[in-house]
Amino acid sequence: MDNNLLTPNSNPKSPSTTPPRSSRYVNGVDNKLNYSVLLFNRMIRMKPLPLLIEFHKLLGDIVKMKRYSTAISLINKLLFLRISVDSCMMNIAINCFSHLKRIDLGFAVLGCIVKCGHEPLVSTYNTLLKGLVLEDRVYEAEVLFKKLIKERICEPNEVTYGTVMNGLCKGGNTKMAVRLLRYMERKGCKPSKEGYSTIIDGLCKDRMVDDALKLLAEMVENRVFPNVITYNSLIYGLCNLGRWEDAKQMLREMESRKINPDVHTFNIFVDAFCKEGMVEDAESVLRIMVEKGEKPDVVSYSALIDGYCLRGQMKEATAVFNTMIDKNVEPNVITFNSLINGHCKRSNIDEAMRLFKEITRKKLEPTVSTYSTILYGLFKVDKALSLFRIIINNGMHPNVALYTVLIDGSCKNGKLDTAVDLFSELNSRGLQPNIVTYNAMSNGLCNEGLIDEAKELVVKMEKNGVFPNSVTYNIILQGILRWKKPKDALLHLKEMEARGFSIDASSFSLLLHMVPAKKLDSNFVDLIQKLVPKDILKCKFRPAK
DNA sequence: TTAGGGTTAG
Repeated sequence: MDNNLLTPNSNPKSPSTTPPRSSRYVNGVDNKLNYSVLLFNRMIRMKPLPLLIEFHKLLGDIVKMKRYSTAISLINKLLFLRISVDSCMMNIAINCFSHLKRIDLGFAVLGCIVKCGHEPLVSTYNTLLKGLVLEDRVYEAEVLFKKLIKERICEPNEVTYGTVMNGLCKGGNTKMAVRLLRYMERKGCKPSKEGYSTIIDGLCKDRMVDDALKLLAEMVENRVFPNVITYNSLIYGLCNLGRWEDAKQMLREMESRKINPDVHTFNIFVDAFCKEGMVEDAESVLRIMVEKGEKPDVVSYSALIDGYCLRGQMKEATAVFNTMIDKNVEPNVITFNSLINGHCKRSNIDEAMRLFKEITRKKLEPTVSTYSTILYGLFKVDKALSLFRIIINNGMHPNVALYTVLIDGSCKNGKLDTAVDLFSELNSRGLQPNIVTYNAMSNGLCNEGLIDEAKELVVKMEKNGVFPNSVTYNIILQGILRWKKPKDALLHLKEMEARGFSIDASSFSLLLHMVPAKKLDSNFVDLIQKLVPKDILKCKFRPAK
């Protein structure tokens, strides 16, 4: 194949055999990687050359270590040496590009495969579909999938269906994923445990755990057996609904099927307990985990730290942080975000700032969450805007997200004027406010009773091509409920119905508090029933037995 | 076990 195939040069961090990490991190994976690369270099010098399958195995190992750039550079080497490369090797390359979020280069490889007169395999398309899903380009994945079927390019297999179903679930369209599952069954393609698990996971994330449990029963009936991943999704869904007994029942079911819980299983419990404020229970799970021979990882410790931070117990949170360092578990940016959040909530800005600097010192990337947490913290001591000005003076170009945090923070701290100034400043910098920015601004206006101004802003945003979403409508609804007459709320609810938006939990609770019962005529009740999602009604009005 | 699909944390 063409030896220029995999020399894109478009990846500025050019593929190298050394991982892009500092030398402090020399660990088992790096040693293994160095050994693999050494072996590879020996293999290409052997005469006769080892079978291609040996190269596949070696590259497969490197992919498992997630060193995608290294794998690509090694395939490049083969091409450069004119060692013939097959479709399987090209699939490995496409897979690596997918993980590097460069599916465009993956498609370039497909082009080369075709140009060289090779037939792309169904697995090639599966890998490309996965790449699109990984980049959140689910719609394009759907288009490609339909094209494969319509133009009979290849016969989709259970992996193809599984990949597309996963994309649909990730894109929030679990219903469509279920329909695809039924479609593949009709076509005589038996779903695998991965396929069922994908849908079960989607249903659990949508809080439709009972449907997920039905699907579990169905897969077993079809003699497809769940594994630890299937159960992890179900346990997550059940814990998320506070159905602890059912979650425990799942553990018992796993035991009877001889499926061992893994580090994920324990982490789901640790996290769920922490979110409920039951940090002591989470600590017990951690102990059980160790007893069972599973090593707590960065997720386990971070969840625990977050639990303590949420309760304002910074001493305990710091103790857990020190434990993880002692155990050689590297904290990540999420760990730091929790600690920063905890310190900000307790107005310990100096400590929050110290940790913020620690993130960059550790060569980690702060996330939008990091910035917003720090800025919200700084709002309390009135330092946010001055920090923002320092950031700009240092030559950093602020983006819309940063402005949005400041606008939201200003509004929530009673500084509507500052928010309005910042909002106009966006324009002068050539930045376009997005839906989140508009919503933050509308919320600020509504909180000050400026409902009509908020409505005008909605008209303006639509003119600018940013369309109000369910959050916008709920913000305005809450404003009306607080400041206007029930009659106005009724009109607004009718508009929400016409636009297909529903009432969220906090608006609903406000609605019940603000509208006197006698005003709740049948018009109101009908609308509310239509607009409130069923799970909210269920939890608020569980009928007495 | 020669490539390709599914799970957890702010």
